[in-house]
Amino acid sequence: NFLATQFGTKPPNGTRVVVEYSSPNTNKPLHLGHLRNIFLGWSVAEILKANGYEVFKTCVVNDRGIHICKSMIAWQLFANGETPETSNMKGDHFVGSYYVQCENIIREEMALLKAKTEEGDYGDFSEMDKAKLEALREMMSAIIADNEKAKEDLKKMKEDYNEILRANTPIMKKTQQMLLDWEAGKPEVIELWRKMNEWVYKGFDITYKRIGADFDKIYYESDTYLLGKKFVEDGLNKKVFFKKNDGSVWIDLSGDGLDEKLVLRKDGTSVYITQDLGLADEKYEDFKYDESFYVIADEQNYHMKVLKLILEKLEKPYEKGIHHLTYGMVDLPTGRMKSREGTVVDADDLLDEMLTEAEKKTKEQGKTEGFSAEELKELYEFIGTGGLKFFLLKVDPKKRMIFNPEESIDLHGFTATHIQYTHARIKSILRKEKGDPMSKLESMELLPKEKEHIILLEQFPNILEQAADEHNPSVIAIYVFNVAKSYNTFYAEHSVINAESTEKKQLRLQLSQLTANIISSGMRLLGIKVPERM
RNA sequence: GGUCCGGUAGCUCAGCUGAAUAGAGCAACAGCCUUCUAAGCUGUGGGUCACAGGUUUGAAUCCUGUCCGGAUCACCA
Repeated sequence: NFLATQFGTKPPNGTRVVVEYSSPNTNKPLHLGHLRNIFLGWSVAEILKANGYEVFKTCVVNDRGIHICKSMIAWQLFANGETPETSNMKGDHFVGSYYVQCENIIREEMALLKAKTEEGDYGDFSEMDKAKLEALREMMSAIIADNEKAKEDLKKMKEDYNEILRANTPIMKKTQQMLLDWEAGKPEVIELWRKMNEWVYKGFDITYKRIGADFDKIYYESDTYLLGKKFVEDGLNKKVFFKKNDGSVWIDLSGDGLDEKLVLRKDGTSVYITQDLGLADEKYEDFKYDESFYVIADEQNYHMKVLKLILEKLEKPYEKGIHHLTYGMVDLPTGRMKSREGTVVDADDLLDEMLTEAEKKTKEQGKTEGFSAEELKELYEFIGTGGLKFFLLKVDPKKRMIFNPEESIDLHGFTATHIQYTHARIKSILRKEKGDPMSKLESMELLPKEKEHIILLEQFPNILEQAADEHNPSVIAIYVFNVAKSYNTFYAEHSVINAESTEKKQLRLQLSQLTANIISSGMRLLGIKVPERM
């Protein structure tokens, strides 16, 4: 009887949900970390949809600030009018290369400054920075690093020292000035900023399209970064915020086990948290959501906690619906990815590699006779991109994960390819046996393997619900893999087409059909397509 | 130092709303294609579930402590 059951969705309950994901900076291309974020956010949104929620996907683009100014300055200094077109580069990579160039120069200039300061030459340093550096140097030389505590202190002092040097490099000063000019609306700066961001958006769009990311609304930080200021007034009126003597505005969260937190600088400009407050309000106005998910890495757990606390204290009605969908960072076998050190894995490069590998392995298999060039291209895409998505989605999002390039490219075992292959095999059977696989069957004696598989298939609706409740695509990934495995075991032991009787054949055709349906809908929720043939 | 997260097979991970011999994939080894696609299937070896206490008829799972690893505690975003 259950064979006729429609799988997939609960009736809509009308809950409006916003899922915010991706959130790139415009100074550099997307990388592996973004991919985990994007796949996760997209998938959670689709899972919620499948459970009857009304879902809107949003993205906040961090398009202003010191980071993009770095790209702009380097472009002004070195590009000689070069563009992505003239250099034949993808826009985001093009702009990213200037960011890297700027960072390199900062490093060079820091080394020069360091040498100078060590000889007592403080050039253009402010009196304050000069005093700080001298104090740090004195403390550092006084430390004899023979115990752990001292070593830690020393490390921190070195970092502080470097930060001051960094801020005093000539190119950083230019960058700072450019940010001020941008905020003042200086036309030529704004024009350059627009131009470079456009290049980046074009680049992003190519990548988004490739991986199937889509958004109902994109917010630009340049439009929203001032919105939070009205919160400051509101907070002061409600006595939730307080003003210090220097004019800066704070909130005291010590009652909640946290510290004091700045919400407005003494010069009246807003900080990250202020911007997020404004954006929360804006998003609520736009969507009147019941729930709003922020897909953000776990390094921002503290920030999100503070954000929710402030909204609660300001008695925002939508605060209860805000959830931080936290996920662990992606590490490489060699350690953490750091963009300043150039150890990030570029998203486009990685996708290309996956595709090449898919093509290579498919050719080795030699099963693609009769495929058109178009079909082959699509198949490589399914296997390559799908493999990467599966690799990143199969583990619990909350957990930090290690990205091993060799394992990610593997096509055996707990992988998308294994599941896609199972689907293709089923479809091959169903092409041969048309019939009426969904006709009702008399009850019959079931083999243990048949029974086992049916029980597994019946769990699909519960799995969908569980995945939505936990906001966890890995629940689906694991389940779909188990379904494929269970089918393969069955497949190896019993024939569908040459079944013992016509009834058995009907049953097995139906089971096959259902298995294929569950595999393809499950995989669809992960953003992974399954081929008819492979 | 405070807070939070993690520690399960050689490696990557499930299991963690308590239940019987702790699972999967990879890697290793041994088998299975004249029969629906072998990108598959079957089997073997491999675990003091970080450690120590506690609660319980029963703990990888809950509680406490210790050790190890990571994140965070910015007038950066």
